[in-house]
Amino acid sequence: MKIGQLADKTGLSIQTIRFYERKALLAAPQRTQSNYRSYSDEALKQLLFIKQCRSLDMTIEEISLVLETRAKPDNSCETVNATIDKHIDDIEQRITELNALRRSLVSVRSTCADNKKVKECGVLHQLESIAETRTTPKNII
Amino acid sequence: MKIGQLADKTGLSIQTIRFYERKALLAAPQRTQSNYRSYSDEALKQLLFIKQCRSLDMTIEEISLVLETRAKPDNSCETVNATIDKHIDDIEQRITELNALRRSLVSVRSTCADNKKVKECGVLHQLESIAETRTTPKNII
DNA sequence: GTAAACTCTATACTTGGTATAGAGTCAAGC
DNA sequence: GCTTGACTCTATACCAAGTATAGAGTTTAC
Ligand SMILES: [Zn+2]
Ligand SMILES: [Zn+2]
Ligand SMILES: [Zn+2]
Ligand SMILES: [Zn+2]
Repeated sequence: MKIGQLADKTGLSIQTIRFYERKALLAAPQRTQSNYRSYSDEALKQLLFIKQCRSLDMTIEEISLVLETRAKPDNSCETVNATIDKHIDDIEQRITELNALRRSLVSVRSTCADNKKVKECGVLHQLESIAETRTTPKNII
Repeated sequence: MKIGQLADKTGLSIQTIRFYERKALLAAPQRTQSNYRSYSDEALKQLLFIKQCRSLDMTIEEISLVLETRAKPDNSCETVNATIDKHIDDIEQRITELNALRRSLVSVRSTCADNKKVKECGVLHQLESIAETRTTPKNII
């Protein structure tokens, strides 16, 4: 199977497939005589797995870890579960941050009604004067 | 004021200040004879304003828009309010996406208890078989 | 035989910075 | 006067997870 067919079957772009290869998520496939990539059905399965992980917003690094564990069928799946648990935690943390952010924004926004002039705008005044009450989130998911 | 002092006063790094200058959030300051940047108190105020906006997770583009409006005191503040409103909307949308993501992840995670082997791991089986039920969020905040 | 469709590599771009290298500048101490 | 350390300058590369070209080579259809 050439890369274009694989892209069609997975719904990933050709560039993305090559990108995953560079990132070592996908093994470098065999090449035809004219240097075209030639994929097996295994590669298709692997890509669908990766796509699934990405749709859950797992990072390349997280996916690498899971793939590594998956490659050894008799190993414990501990790492996999730990990765997912941590990822859930990542996301819950980000939700918490975004909720705090939303509250701050709504509060700032509430200080201006419509049709004011810039010099009377409560929002702008707020943005000029708020002290360091919040810290910016460090881990952006 | 030289850039190091400005960095100390704002809590931003020197590189970040130069970065904002490149992005035209901060006007290019005067230079000393030895080509050092020399800042006014205006620049300090501007940077604190920008920092405030960033702490609300506004993008550089959004901040540009607000700064542009702010520069004309007799203008209507409509643009500012619209920017904030849209930004709140951005964040609410992202929260919604992350909540959906969290539910998916928790559901996947629930299919595996501890201490299984890789070949019996429910999580891995899920990741292999889930169809395209969800779509990946497009706008990552 | 030629044109369209495909593939290859390499490179640049995105966001909001961070982290160097290598060169120049300034102030203090000796 | 000279060195040392702290500071600044520009330019460049790097991070994530791709996307989007350019320019060259290949295959397929007619
Ligand atoms: Zn994660
Ligand atoms: Zn207003
Ligand atoms: Zn926004
Ligand atoms: Zn498991």
